[in-house]
Amino acid sequence: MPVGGGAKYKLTKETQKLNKVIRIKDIAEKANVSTGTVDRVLHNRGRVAEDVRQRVLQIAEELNYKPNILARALVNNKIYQVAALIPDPAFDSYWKAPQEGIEKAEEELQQYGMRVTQFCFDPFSAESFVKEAEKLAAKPFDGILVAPVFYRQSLAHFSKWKRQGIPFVLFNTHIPNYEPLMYIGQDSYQSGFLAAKLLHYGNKEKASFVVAHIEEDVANSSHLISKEQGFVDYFVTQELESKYNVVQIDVQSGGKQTITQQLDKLFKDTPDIRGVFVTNSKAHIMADYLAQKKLQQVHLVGYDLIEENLVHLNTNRINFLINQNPKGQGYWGIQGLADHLIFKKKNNPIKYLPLDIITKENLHYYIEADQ
Amino acid sequence: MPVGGGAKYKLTKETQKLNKVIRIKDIAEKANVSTGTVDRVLHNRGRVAEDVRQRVLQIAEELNYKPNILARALVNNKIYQVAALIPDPAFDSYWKAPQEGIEKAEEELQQYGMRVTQFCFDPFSAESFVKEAEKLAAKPFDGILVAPVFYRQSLAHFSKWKRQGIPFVLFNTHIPNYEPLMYIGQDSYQSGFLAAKLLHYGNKEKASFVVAHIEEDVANSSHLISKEQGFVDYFVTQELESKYNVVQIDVQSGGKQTITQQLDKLFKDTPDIRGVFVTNSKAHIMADYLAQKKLQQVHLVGYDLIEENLVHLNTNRINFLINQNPKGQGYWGIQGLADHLIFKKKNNPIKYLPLDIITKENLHYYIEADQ
DNA sequence: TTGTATGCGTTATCAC
DNA sequence: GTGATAACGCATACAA
Repeated sequence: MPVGGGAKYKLTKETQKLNKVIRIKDIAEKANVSTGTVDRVLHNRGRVAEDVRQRVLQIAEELNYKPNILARALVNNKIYQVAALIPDPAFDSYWKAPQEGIEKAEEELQQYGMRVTQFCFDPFSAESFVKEAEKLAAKPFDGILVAPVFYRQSLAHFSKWKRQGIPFVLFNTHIPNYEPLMYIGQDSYQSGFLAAKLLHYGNKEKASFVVAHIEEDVANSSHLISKEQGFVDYFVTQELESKYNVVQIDVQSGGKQTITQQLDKLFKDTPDIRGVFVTNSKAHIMADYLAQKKLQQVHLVGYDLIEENLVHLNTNRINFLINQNPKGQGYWGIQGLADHLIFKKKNNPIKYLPLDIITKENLHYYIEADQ
Repeated sequence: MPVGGGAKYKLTKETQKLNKVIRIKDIAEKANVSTGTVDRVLHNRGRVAEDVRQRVLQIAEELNYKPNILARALVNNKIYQVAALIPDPAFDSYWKAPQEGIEKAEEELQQYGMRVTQFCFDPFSAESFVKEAEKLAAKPFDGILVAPVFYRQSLAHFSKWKRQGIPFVLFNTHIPNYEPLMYIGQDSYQSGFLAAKLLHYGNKEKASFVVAHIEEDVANSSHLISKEQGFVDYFVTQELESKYNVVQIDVQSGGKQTITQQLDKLFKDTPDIRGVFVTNSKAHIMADYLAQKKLQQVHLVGYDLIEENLVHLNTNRINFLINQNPKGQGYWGIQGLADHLIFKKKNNPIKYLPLDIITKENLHYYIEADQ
């Protein structure tokens, strides 16, 4: 047992100065002015003598004044109308989670005057996106949260919002160069890199790995390309290109061949496949195929905790799902707007949520988590 | 492209009723009483006629009244003194994270009158724990957050706090039967189970796996036993006992043999070791050994994102670290006390934080994350 | 330029 | 039993 024990009694900074929270009134008294004057100084409203201004600022600094956000929010009982332009979960259940996050944030922030109107579009129809975006434009919103899944169609709206001075937050899909208030979300490249690591860790012998894009318009989804790039680059940076062969495939239903036929060809052409990386939430389709063909030695990594995938995760047909807290994306998106509109505090303009690795054994913490 | 598009315009429940947040005053008017009366009804302060009481309650229910916590916290400018009884990070850097979480929560809640006093004890000395606990007892705290790493010594204090009516929150180590306000933390058993899955996934051939307790008093740490049990049970439930052999070892420095000697013996006695699970944050010690002996085929899973481990994670000597958001544990512990003391809202009495799987490729999201 | 008064929703005190 | 009313800290309209 160490001698001394090192017992320590520690007060954190904030509590050291006698527990007194300083208010505008305190600054006013110390500066021999009224609270009104202090207020004008702190808010740069002008109409105040320069020497007084200096004095007040100095004292505020000295006393480490921090406005009471409760009182501020209480007095400012303005209603903030915010729009959420998001894919309709009815078309793709992945979008249920962000919607829940948005609604959770709204519930918490309702007290502070936050109101959210959802505009849900069909994620497979750019037309639908445009229609909802135009519907949104009819009302003067104070802020916008948007999942800009249609690259081209989004740009015009970004410019318009910029012009109108409406702050907007992007999530899920990053579109640079338009300076949104914030971007929240996926780091697609890195998640592909991670997927490669997981397959590599699970298979040390020479083999082929597949990057599969399933039922998706790859050309119009830059994040799928990023994921693939990350996956490929993992093997390059580790100097493993000679040992592992990466095969790319783009699987679509509704063409000449069924999905099964397309996959049959893949596995026939490349017999040493030991792992598959599905770049969207459709890993369950691959899992169905692998189960049917009894390809038990093939590992499978995919995305998103949707019901169809969880079944296979629990039976070990999917080994890992990568999850980037979609509920949190909606939640923090609205919170970001609130921080800007209501609490007037700055946020980091870019917030990547952790890339969670989900397997059967730690799944339940992520689906039960209330955040 | 699907026909129809399914465009949808949706207002969430809260906003449907015309944006009017109802206040005590609204209830009062509708019930033809004063706000004082409504207040007495809602807080069960008595001194109110039964029929009036019923009427007010009914109306409050009808209008779905929700108190404005801002106004409540503003008027109630009481200072809440809370104590945090935690291990001193100086002795074990693992405890830096919970401390940071505590301090982050304190900072956020300072506005609401929260004050936290830390009592830091030496995690290797039960004496030190007792001494700090007694020091704490000298002041009348409104709530306590404690990491009860010493089982026996904790019990007496729990009883005392119960008797005194001081709410206390446990984190990190679960001690049942004392009805804390809340327990936050680790699910030790499940994390051992998860560790087994990770080693199993990484090695499909017949082999031995090691459960290593390093520099720890196993007898007095029930959570280490739980971790080991979870690890062993993984192979049992999968009916893999015949394929994988689990070896247990308890490594201590300061005895007759050096750590290196103890491990040399282990690897000599069991030549087919392909994975090691270290049950505490000391995986780096094992990593040093494996590196030194060039045992590159041995996978390593451990706990906690401390600096010593991260070095090895980045060089792939440690394959995975399991992390149960230690910063979050401190943070939510204080938040839980605040919810009880300040906001008067109930929490779930048990909160398991997700078992995060950390590897080199997703590490940085977890160490940069501000939560 | 500066100061004063009022109100946000809730709680608590006090007089009736 | 009940109803006014002051106070919390901040913002702001308006008076000086």
